[in-house]
Amino acid sequence: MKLLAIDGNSILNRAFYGIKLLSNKKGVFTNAIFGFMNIYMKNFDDVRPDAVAVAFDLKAPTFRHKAVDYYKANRKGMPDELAQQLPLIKELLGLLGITVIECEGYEADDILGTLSKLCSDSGNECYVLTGDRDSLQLIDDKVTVLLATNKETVHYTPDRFREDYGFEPIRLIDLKSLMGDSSDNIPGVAGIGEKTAKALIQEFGTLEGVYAGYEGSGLTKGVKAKLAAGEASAKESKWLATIVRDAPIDTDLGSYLLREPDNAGASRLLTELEMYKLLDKLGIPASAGEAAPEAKQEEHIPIEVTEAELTAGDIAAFTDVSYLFDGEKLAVLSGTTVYTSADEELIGAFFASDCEKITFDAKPHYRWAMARGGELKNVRSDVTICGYLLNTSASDYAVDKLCAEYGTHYCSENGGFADLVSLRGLVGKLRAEIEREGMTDLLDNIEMPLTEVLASMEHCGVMIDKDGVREFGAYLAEQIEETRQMIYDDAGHEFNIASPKQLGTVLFEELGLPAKKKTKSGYSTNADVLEELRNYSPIVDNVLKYRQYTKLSSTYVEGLLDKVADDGRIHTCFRQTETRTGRISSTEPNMQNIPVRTELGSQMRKFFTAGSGRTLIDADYSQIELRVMAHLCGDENMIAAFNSGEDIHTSTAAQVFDMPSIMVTPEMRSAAKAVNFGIIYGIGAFSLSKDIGTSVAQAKKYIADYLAKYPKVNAFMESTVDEAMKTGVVSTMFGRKRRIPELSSSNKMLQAAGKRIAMNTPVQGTAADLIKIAMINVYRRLREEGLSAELILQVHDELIIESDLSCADRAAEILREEMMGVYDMKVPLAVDVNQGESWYEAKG
DNA sequence: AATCTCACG
DNA sequence: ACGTACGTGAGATTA
Repeated sequence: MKLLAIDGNSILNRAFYGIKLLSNKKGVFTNAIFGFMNIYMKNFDDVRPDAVAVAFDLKAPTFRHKAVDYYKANRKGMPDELAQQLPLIKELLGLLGITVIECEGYEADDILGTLSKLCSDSGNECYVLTGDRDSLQLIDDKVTVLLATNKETVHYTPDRFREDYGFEPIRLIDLKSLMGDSSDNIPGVAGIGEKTAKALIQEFGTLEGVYAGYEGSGLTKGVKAKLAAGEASAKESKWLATIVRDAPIDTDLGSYLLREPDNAGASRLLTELEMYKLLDKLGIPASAGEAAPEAKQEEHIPIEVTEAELTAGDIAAFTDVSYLFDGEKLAVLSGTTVYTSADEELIGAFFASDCEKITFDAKPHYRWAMARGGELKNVRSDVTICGYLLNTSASDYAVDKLCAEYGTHYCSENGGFADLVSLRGLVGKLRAEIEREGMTDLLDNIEMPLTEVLASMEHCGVMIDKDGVREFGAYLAEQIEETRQMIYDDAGHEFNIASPKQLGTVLFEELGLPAKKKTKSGYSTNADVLEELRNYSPIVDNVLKYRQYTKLSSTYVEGLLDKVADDGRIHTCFRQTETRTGRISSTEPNMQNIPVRTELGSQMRKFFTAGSGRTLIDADYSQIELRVMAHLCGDENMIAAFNSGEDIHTSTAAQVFDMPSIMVTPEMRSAAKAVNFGIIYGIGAFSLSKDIGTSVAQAKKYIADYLAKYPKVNAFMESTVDEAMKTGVVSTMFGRKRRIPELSSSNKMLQAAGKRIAMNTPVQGTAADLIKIAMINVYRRLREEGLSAELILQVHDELIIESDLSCADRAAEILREEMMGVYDMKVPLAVDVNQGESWYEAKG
């Protein structure tokens, strides 16, 4: 028989610190459980054991032996985020039929020591899974230790151990008694580290051997003296380093055999923890509604689906249906019948019909209809969008997950139509939840109508001058070659400049430049660092240039050319359920990060053009986030500053430095601008000082002065954070919500980050709400007035229309009106509008 | 797959 | 003592 014995604490710890903090929507942390189960399943598959035991520490209420107190003294108590997860993992293991062993007064590794000895003595195989090297002393012919590291799990057999250490596994105890272990509070011999200790054990075999023979040996004087001084400590350490192998636990190995799992229970727990992938991996059917206490029996009534071929007559009769469409086949659920069709004409007719539709991800369907000159009408609810509004942080919004999460039955018994049949129950739950959270208006009047606008923008796309881009690419290629050669000359040899590792070696070791920052794996070579090193060597400047050229070449020239469609246009994908704040994002390609900040980069925009006889109209909000802040906090000074029409950064500088605007220098304005940004991001003196190149103390003063001049900004941020700490949630003006689990972290850094998120999200999110509303209104008006002008791009605070020249002025007027007038705010929403043949020109 | 770097608002 | 601003997406290297 094979036994897999696991050090629960060790593996859980490793998982906790190895994986970023995750939590379910109730704020229960789950990262350690997630990581534990991943490590467990991987090793279970490797070992295929008959029996499994997971051991956990159980602190003695009284004492185990004298050593306990100072043995444990140095270990910090585990953070609350991890402690929370302990009972849950134990419960989960129990439900999965895995034995959990705890033994009063004993540590997990003592239990493993005992179990492995039981196996060894009875001729059974034992695999000890742990992250703790101490346990390597348990290795013998029957006992393999699976040492889990951050990357992989190493299988330690006696051979493997001898290879690494050069002596028998059991001698690890002797090794540790010499070198000590600060994490376990084993003192060892002062001054003897890993290397010396290893050599000693390799030479003398055991601790006793060392002390019997060291005096007459050829060791250095220093080592001899250290050994002499540390003899008592070493002997005491040996006792501490030895893992107990006779803990009072059940000695019948048969009782650790895997039991029949409680699938329903495991399913309930995993659903509660929102660990759907694990559920899937374990092969447990995602239990539906049982998870949510309010789930009622009625939702479990299975729908007996019958199937029929879709006809034109059916479409006319539909009133309220859910449907799925994969681009070829359509499946519509009406009553208890699923109508299917692959007939484009019928599908088009269905899309254009007035019946109210429930969808899962409607945007591609709008695209499909638009590509055929048709339309998709009356999409009432989209479950992807609903899921997003209820939790902007999810990684995806799959139907089965949503069902599990919102407690409706996932109709898996309906074969190929499981998702479809599930939509009906699901959408009711989602809408009820959205209503309860006050987001119905946001859903029906912003997000749902927006989907069609985004589809239309994608459908239109933006014209790109391919030849122009290629020419620019050729120029860049020349520059890259030239710069590359200069870098090689400066370095004295060739290397991969794109490799931060190699570049770091060249700059900081070979050329001896002063290394400033470090990353996890080496020297930091980012632009900030290089900027400071410019004066040391011309290579720095060339690296910066090289980076700029290669970035433009690979991401923009090559990247964009790859994405040009047959119509000579780029059709980006605007993603509506991606960001945690409510912004839209853009992919394949990303059209929201086309260069503009540098002269060379901005040339790219000359290649985005209007079609012939057409023009681009570009409009962007000026400082919309600061204006949103002014509105939200209602600070009279800030509102007055915006109403004056003066440049806001100058005006801020005048306030903070307490002087008339006319006296404000460019440096002062620039500092004020940085503070304004800081305010929106959730201010920090350190970063501000770095940004504007002053002392932290000076930055602190700027912030203090700012908040003194704008007291309501301060009050607003404080109350926002207070409220967020209480509820764990922040919201925008239009009711969009974001949960912030970081706020309940006991890690101060994480909690501070949570607070900054709490301050920023209402501002960024409200700005996102506003431009979304403007987009819907612009889209409608362009259509109502029958203009040959279409919205084609959105870049967070900027909208771009491509218009026939004949109606461009009218389109520009509409754009300005709808953006400025989108909502009645306490400050005007200033909009800057320009026209041109290319994006470069239209940006003004 | 994770990390680093860098493009945008 | 430690690491430091909010929100994104993409390409190249490395493990």
